[in-house]
Amino acid sequence: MGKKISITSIAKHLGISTTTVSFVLNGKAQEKRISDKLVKKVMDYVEEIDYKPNSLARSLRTGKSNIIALIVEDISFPFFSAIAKEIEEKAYKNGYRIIYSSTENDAAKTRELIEIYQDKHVDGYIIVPPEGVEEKINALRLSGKPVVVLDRYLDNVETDHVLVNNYDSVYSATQYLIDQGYKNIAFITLSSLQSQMLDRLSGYEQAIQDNNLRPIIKEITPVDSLEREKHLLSFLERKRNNIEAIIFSTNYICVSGLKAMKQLGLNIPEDIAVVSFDDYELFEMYTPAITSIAQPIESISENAINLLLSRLNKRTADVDKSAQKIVLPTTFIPRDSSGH
Amino acid sequence: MGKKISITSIAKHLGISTTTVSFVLNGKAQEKRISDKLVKKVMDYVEEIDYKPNSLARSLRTGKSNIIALIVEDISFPFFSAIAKEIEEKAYKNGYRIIYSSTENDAAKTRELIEIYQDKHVDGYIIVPPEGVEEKINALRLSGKPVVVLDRYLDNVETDHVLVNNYDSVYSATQYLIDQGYKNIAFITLSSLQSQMLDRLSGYEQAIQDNNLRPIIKEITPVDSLEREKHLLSFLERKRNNIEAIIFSTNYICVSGLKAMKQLGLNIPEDIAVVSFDDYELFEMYTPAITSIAQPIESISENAINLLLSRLNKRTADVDKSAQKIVLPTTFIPRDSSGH
DNA sequence: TGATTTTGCTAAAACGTTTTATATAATTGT
DNA sequence: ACAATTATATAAAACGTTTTAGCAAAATCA
Repeated sequence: MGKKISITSIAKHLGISTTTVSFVLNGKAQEKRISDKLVKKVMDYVEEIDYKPNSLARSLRTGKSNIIALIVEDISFPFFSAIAKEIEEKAYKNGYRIIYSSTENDAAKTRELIEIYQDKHVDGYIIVPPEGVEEKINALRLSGKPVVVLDRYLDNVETDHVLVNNYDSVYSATQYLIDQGYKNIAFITLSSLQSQMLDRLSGYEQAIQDNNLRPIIKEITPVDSLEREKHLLSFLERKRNNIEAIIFSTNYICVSGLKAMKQLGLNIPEDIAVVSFDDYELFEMYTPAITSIAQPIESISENAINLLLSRLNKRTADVDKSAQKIVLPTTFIPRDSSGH
Repeated sequence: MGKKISITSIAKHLGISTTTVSFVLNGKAQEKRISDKLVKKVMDYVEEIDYKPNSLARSLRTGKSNIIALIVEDISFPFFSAIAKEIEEKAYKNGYRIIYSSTENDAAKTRELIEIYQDKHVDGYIIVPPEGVEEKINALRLSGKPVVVLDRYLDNVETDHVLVNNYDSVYSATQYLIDQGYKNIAFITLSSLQSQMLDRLSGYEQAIQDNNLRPIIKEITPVDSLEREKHLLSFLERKRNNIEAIIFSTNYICVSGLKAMKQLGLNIPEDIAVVSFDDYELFEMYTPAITSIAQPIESISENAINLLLSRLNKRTADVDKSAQKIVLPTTFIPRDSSGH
C-alpha cells in the first residue's frame, strides 16, 4: 500500500508547506495570495491521488464536528422516522451528518445521551425531550451549542422550539364532533406531563366546557401495546353505553383503541365515533377510515433543521438572540369514522 | 467560565504528567505500575471536575471513531426504522454511536455517502445496498473496515451478509395459495435487479412451475406511490377476471394494490386473495386482515450488529476470515385475505 | 533611490489525546 | 557493597489538520 496520504505528505511531495496546501484546499488561495500556478499544481496533485482530508483532525483543530445529534422518543415510530428522513436529507446537503438515538421517554437515559454527544463534540442538537431534562438542556445552551426542541415545549428553557398547535387542533376537532351532534365525547390520552399531551387535553376540556358538556377523560399509563389494549378494553366495556365519540391523543393509542373496539364488536361510527391525533397510513385504509389530525411532518422537519442551521452559521456572539417558538398548524382530515 | 479542562490541565493541576493521567483513565494503572495512591488522587479529581475525555482527540490518535454508519434504502420505511432502532440500542451499549442515511436506492448517492463516511473514519458499516456499489464495498473491505450487508445479497462481494430466505418464503407462500385451491396466481413486484427481489420472484416461479400452473408476473417500475397505484389499477382492471390470487413482493406495493382493489370494488379474498411479503401493522388491522410473510426484524438487527461488533473487536489480522452469510427464516402469517 | 506596500509563501503552535522509550528511585540479590 | 531488578513516573512524538504571525522578494510610490 502507498504511504498514508495527508496534507503533510502532499506538501512534502510538492516541495511546499502544509500551510499552502491547507489554504488551497480550503479555498483561501485568493485571500491568502497563493499564485494561480501553485494553486493549480496543488489541485492537480490532490485530484490525482484522490486526497480527502481527515475530518477528525480538522474537527479537533476547529472544534466543529459537522455532526448534529437527533434525539427522539423512538426512531421506529413513523412520525419520528419520517422526521429523521427529512432532517437527514437537509442536513446532508449542508455538510452535516446526523447521529440519532431513542430516549424511550427516559430522562436519565436522555441525560446520558446528551453527555455522550457533548464528548463527541456535536455541533447542535434536535431533541424531543422527556420530562426532567430541562436543566441539562439549559446547560447545553450555556455551553454555546444550539438546541432545537421538537414536538414539545419546555418551560423555563430558553431555546428554539418547533411544535404544532396542539391546543387549537384538539379544540376544533372536539368542536367538530359536537357540531356533528355528539354529546358524550371521551378523550383518551397518556398520563403524561409532557406539554403536547397537556395542551391536547386542555383543548378538549375547553371545547367541552364551552359547550356545557361533561368531560370524560381516560388516562393510560404508558406501557407496552398489549397492556394498553387491555386497559382500553376494560374501559370501553364499562363505558360503552355512555360514550358516543372518542378522541385519542396519539395514533398508537388509537390503534390500541381500534383493536379493543373490534373485540367488543363496537361499530364505528354508529356505536362510537373516532378521531385520532396524528395521522397514520393505517387510518386512511381502515374500515371505516379514521378521521385524524395530521401533523405537518415536512414543515416540522424543515423548520427544525433550518433553525438549527441558521444558528450554526451564526457567530457565537449572536447565540443569545432570543429563542424562537415556531407553532405550526395541523390539518384536520375528516373521514368516515366521525360522520353521523 | 473555568478554564477548559483536558488531560493536560488535570496533569498540571495535580503536578504530574499527562501520561500518568492517561494511563489511569484508561485503566492501565496496574499494568503501567502507577501507585494506588496516585490513581486515587487522579480519579478523585477527575470525578470532582466531572472530566470527560475529548473523543475527537482520542479518535485522531487511535484511528477509531466509535461510530458505525448505517446506510439503508429509506429510514422512514417501517422495516428500516425498526431495524435502526434495534441496531442503535445494541451499538450504544457497546460504546458505538450510529450515523445514518437513506440511499433511495441511488447508487451514485450511496457511493458518495460511503466516501464521506470514510473521511469521517467510521469504524464499520451496515449497508442495504442498491445495485452498482459492489466495487465500492469491496474497496471498503480492502481498506480494512468491516462491512455487513443487509437485506440483499451482493455477488462477488466478500463480506458478511444478513438476509432472509426470500426464495423459500415465497415458494411456500405460493404453495400455500395453491393448496388453498387457487390456480391463477399473480406475482406483483418491482422491476429491480436486487437479489432479494429476484429471489422472491424465483420462489414464486418455481412453485408455479412445480405445480404446472401458468405464471402471471407484473413488474412495476419503482416510482412514487401514486404512480404505482395507477399502474396497478390499470393492470387489475384488465386482468381482474384472470386472477384468483396475488402475491405482492413488498408491503408498500401491497398497500398500493389494496387501494387499487378497493377502487375497483374487488373483494378480498372472494374476488382475489392477497398475500404480501413483509408484514405491516396495517395488514393486521385491515378488513380483511392481510396474510403476510413477516421478516424477523429483531433477529436481523441483532445478527447484523453482533457480526459487526465481533469484527470490530478482532485484530485487523483476522479480517480476511471468511465472510459469513446468515440466512434467517421468515414467518408466514395466514390471515383472512388468503382463505377460501 | 530609498521607503513603503504588496505579493507569495511558510514556520510553528495549537487542538487533546495515546503510547513508546526512558529516566530515576527503591528494592532485591549475592 | 555493588549489580541487577523492579517499581513508579515521565518526556516527547505522533495523529492530521488549521491558523497566526511573519519573512523575503517584488512592485509601487514619491
